[in-house]
Amino acid sequence: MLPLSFYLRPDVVALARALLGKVLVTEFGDGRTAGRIVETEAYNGRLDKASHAYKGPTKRTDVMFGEGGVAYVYLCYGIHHLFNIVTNAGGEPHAILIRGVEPLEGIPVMMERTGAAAAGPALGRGPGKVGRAFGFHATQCGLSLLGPEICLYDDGFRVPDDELGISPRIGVDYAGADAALPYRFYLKGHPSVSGKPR
DNA sequence: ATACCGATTAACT
DNA sequence: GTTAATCGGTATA
Repeated sequence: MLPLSFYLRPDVVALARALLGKVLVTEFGDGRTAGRIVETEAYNGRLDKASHAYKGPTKRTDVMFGEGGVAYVYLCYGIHHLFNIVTNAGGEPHAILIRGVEPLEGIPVMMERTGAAAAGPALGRGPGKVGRAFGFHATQCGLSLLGPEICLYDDGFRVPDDELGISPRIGVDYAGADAALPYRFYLKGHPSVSGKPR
């Protein structure tokens, strides 16, 4: 399991890159699910207009201002529960959005949660679907990433340099100049990456 | 107390 | 390509 120290590094953008290829496991009592992270986005706290933490702490974003190594889950468009990893020690409210996960374990559970008719990489393609497939809910905001409900592993998988994709983030056009920052990381050509293939 | 809106998705035309 | 679904957070009064 990735140690707490992994989440306390100061460079949230490098950390978003480092999370690619790691294995995410959730166990919320209705089945264990696991998958490989193939798409992430970094949100750089107070310096980043696209971050929910840009204007300072609120009841919703408080968890980002505490110590890293916990989950930030919030409801988007009234429908989707998006899962983020909070990083850095208290102070800078950094977070990394998990946008794409390749299903590895508990695929029948994911199908039941999402209502999908078929198994496949689409189960974890897009942040809203990751939230559903892995059973995330806004009430889980603040849970530790060191277990038992949520944990992350390094199983030895490495992303080859020529399969690393970098781009601006998706859906943050309102953020002005910050919308153009190259803070999105993904595995080139992987079927569980959202958006059009590049 | 009330109005507006989003780190999305799926189902349309 | 366009749009409905759906609701808590945030801003404004």
